[in-house]
Amino acid sequence: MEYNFREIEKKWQQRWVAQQTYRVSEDPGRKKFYVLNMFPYPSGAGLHVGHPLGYIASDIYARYKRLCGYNVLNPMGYDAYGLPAEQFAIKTGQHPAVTTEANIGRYREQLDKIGFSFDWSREVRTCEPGYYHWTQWAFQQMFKSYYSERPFPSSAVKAGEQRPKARPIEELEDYFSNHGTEGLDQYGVAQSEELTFTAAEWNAMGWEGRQQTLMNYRLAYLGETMVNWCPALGTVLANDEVVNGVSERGGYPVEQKRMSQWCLRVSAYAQRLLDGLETIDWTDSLKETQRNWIGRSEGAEIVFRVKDSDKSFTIFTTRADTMFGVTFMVLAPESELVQQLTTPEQQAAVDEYLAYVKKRTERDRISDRKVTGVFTGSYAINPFTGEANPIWVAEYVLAGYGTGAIMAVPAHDSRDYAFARHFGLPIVPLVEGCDVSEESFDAKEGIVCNSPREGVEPYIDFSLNGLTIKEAIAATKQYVREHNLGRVKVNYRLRDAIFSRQRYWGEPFPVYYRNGVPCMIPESCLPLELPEVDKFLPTETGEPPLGNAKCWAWDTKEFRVVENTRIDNETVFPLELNTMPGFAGSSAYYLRYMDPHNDQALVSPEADAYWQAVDLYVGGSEHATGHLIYSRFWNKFLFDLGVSCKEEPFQKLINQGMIQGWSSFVYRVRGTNRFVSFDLLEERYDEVNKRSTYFHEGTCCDPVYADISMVSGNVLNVAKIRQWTPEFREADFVTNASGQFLVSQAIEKMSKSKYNVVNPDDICENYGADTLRLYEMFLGPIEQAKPWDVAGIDGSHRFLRKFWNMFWEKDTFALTDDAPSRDELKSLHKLIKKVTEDIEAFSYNTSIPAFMIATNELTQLKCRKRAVLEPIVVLLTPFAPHIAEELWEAMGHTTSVCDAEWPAFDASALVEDTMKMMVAFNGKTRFGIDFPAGADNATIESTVRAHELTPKYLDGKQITKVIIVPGRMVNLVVK
RNA sequence: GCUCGAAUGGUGGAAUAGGUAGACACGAGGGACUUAAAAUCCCUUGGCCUGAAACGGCCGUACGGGUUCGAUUCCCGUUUCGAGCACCA
Repeated sequence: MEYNFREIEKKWQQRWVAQQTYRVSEDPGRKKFYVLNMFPYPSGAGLHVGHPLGYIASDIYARYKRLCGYNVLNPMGYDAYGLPAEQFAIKTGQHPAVTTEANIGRYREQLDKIGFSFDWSREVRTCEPGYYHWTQWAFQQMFKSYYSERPFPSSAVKAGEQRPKARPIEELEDYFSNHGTEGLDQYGVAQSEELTFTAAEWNAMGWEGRQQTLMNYRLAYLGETMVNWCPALGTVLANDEVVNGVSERGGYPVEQKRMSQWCLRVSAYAQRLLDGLETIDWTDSLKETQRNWIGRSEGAEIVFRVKDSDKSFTIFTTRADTMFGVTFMVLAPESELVQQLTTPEQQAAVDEYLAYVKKRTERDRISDRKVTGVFTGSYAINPFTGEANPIWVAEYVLAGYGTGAIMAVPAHDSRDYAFARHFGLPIVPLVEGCDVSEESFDAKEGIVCNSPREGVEPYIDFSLNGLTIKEAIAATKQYVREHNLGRVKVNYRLRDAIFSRQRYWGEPFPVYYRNGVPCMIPESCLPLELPEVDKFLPTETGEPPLGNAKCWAWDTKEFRVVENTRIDNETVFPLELNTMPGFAGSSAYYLRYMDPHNDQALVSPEADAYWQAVDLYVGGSEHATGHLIYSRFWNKFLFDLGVSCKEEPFQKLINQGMIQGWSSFVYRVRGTNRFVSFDLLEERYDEVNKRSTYFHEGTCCDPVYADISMVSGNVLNVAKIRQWTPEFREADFVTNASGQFLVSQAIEKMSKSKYNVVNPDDICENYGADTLRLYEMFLGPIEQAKPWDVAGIDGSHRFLRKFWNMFWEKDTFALTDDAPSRDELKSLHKLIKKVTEDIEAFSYNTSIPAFMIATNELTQLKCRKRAVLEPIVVLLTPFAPHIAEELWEAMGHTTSVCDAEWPAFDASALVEDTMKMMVAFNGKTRFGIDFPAGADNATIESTVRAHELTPKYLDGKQITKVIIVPGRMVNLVVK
């Protein structure tokens, strides 16, 4: 009987749908397991072979867990809001909803062909009102919350609420009306900046003033901040969306701009985000990436008085030990202190410098690290030396980190060193024996000296000389604390997330403005639906695209969106025109899958209590500093609210490596429409750009992508490429001596724009989904990036055919009920052990060889025994579900193999009658001796000693020691 | 620059509480069946040496050391590649 995968796969895919094989529901009587893939953005290019890699890996695990008796949740959905659909809409006028819908349809069709065990009844789409209702809701809850280390004594506090967490903003309002900001610092309230006001001042502020003040504390707040503004995209971007000074999508320049934007106070959760990493099972590299991104650094804030002035300012340093080496101070150009401290004589120079800095983009700063700066004319008094240090302004100091001001210690900081050298400022070394004539000594090791300097009258009674750096840091911090010169402070690199985007295709904010003050639309009126617009571009007045919507104002009397025509009517207020960023919709989708159709809550307490958190999360590591941070933050917030019962949403995370594509290039002689075979080109190495360039008869040739389907091996199909685009139709192709046109190839990320996309549909068509599944897993470890190469796919397909043939005698399905032999049982249980261990460890690439070996062994034994083959079909089910179902049915089962039971491993099947142990002499010569199975050490030792060992091995020497490695090796130490 | 990870045949990759390195697959070579091709099956395949034969010898897991009876595995140093962060004070 032929293995007809096309028929088999079609049949079972239809049957799974008809019988709802993969539908799950909460069942408190059964133990649960939650498997999740990062849901895809449905792009126009469709699915490529890289997408299913993670889906297959998690599907194998989900099916395995189900066979082990777990109630497995394995959902799928779409991250449907996104920039590409919007840009396509701008170009073509096609509504993003229409293209997104079409793309989703295509994705679904492709996914269905691969045979996943998704419960599609739980599908979510981030762009549907029923879904973004809860994205908006969560945002409102953040708006209504502040964060503190501990609650105010007056707050009604439940048990377990003493910990750092988000709390209702009313508690803070209550505190302000009684105490103002006095004593606020002892509660560790997260804030944008430190404000000071009395209760009387608070009460006198009026509603607008109080609302403005509260923005300083809310977890979702409207803030004037420096943002990454991308003029080409017409929107702001979050830090993780900017790579090397250009936008992640499109690669457009990004500049710094001060704008009023919605922000999420992610920084409040920095410590918990860091601590949480210890409790979850992620790879070290991913945890490390997140630690870097959070960037915790312990240091001190120290106050410097300004000379001849009553002003003072605070700096942050991690090197408190270097107080005696400070020779100048530096302010960030954006710092408010700059204007205050600039003297009239220096005003012109400072203004000129600030104008220069403003002109420079983020990219300029990164690409040329010129040393620039200007003196303000003021001096600051060092509290440890009494010296007056000049205060400079320089762009190498960042406004957003620490206090935006530093003390410069050129001897022990390379940036300060470069600055001091450039402007001729003094350099004072503080470590015994260090040489700072050529470069700074940045290492935190050595013995402190010059603190204070010899022969200089000490300003205070304090010395660090003779201490190690570590001791000196601690001693200085203690002195600072005791003498009220500042405070010990922990800083984080992690910034608040900018949450506004000037786009159309995203979640609208459930916010309206009353006298310029943002107010929340009542929860009962959510979701606030995305309005229709006739243009997806910003309005003529520069407002975001939602400004084009005709009906877009909020009627507080009727609680509905009304036509935005009569703002002067006091019951009608304008709505927020920004939309939320991409990460908004993906931040809590795993919770929504638990209870996707609930219109009363994000997730019901019952569903959440049952599914808890994602047990296994599979996705790419490119989300390490984006989605995986935001999602953890979002979940911690919902945990504080009591909505999510687990603090960490993803218990175990596997990063699937990217599958890369082979890109092909043809070379065009510059300025012509003439293409030359790659082997006829002359290679020259370009030292400046560090890459090869190619020349033909002295003219430079430029690489042009050729679609992978037009190339076999490295030979181009010229006839085919002529039909591809007009530019090739008329082109002149210069072939080599054997008449072939060769291309050059490179391994790159698989992408539509690189024309190297391999589509899984073709593989399914030619080899079947089961072969695709096996082959993708066989390619190598899941975590590793690897180029797609179909060369080995025949091997996987051949295995499935051999497997199929084990069950057939010509055209009859021939299974016997005979008792299995010892050898057959051994093959079976070896396989059970290996496959079970491999799946648990996610090393599927090694269990496929195990299947091949077992199949070969059993084929050689001509085994057609039900007792052996039936369990093997179950073992294969996670990997190749279609063929497993077909064989399972042929065996006479009426239920799906998905409801079978994972075979139990019987160790006794692997026990040998004898065990062979190697004998080593001083680790050199070896031979094997057979012992009875289970022999004890004494028996082994006496058997070895009794063995004929002379003269070949002992040669008159004595055995001084016998080392027995159980089951493996007997070591004889001989002298 | 800092942090983390990796390096094994022609290729993808197996093998770690330290115990016969190269499983399995691809590719390559040879053979069987066939008029032929496809398909299928069998043999060989890290390098070198000895030999009629191999259940013979030597060298081999990036490089140099170390620990050990024994190291792909553990430790130290070097090189190369990859990833993350990068004026974060």
